[in-house]
Amino acid sequence: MRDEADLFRTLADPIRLRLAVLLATQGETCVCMLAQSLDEPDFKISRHLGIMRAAGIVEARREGTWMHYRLTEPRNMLEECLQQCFRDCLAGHITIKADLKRLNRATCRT
Amino acid sequence: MRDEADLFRTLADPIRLRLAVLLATQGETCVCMLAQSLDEPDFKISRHLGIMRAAGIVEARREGTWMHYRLTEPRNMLEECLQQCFRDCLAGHITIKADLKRLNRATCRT
DNA sequence: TGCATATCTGCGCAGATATGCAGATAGTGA
DNA sequence: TCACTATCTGCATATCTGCGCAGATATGCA
Repeated sequence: MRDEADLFRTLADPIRLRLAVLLATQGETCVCMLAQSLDEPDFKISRHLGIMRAAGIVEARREGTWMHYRLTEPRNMLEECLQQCFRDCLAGHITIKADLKRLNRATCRT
Repeated sequence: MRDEADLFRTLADPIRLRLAVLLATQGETCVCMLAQSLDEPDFKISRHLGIMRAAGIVEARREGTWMHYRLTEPRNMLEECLQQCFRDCLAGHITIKADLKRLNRATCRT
């Protein structure tokens, strides 16, 4: 039950929860877009993504200097249930709506 | 999103998660039965139940010297989804099975 | 009133966690 | 090689968390 509690702990932070919901609804996204979306400094986003990655709920793909993050495939029923939760219960949250609005305006300076 | 993260934080502890799943599957149960079920000292169980109560996910009913705890009615889709998660994804967990076995043997010294 | 039982709480400690800053690292292109 | 950008990390600090212990509180009963 330690693992299951750790999974909840990984989601027990507003930044990480917002990141999880954004990735669940938008799919793969790069760090600088996520940072603009949440209106937080990118080192902060990067660190939280690192925590989520260590917990195995996101994975990363490098493309040049950019790192693209996405949710991993659920490894069990609990993870599957929680990902569905992100989409069904949290995607409509006012904070997420604002995040998505900023995300749509965001640009990767290429 | 702070509230939602706090809800996850309340569940981010093995003791509290086990209590939540037990209450979801067994319904209202008193502190001393829960303490025997989890094989933990009752002041510890009591404190964790207090945290869950403050978070609004359980409520209590006094009957003599006994306090009976139960899950509250879900207040939103997220809580409803998580309670379903307890029943569908976590009730069969090996730790919970052992907890239930102890619970069935447990007795309130009346 | 006095005692027993069930439950809760204040306290201090040890360890975990989030944050900002500054600097490190990795990849791109001239 | 050098400058530039995106991303990550080490460090110091402040805050939070869970724990056990001892003692408090609440209720029932003689």
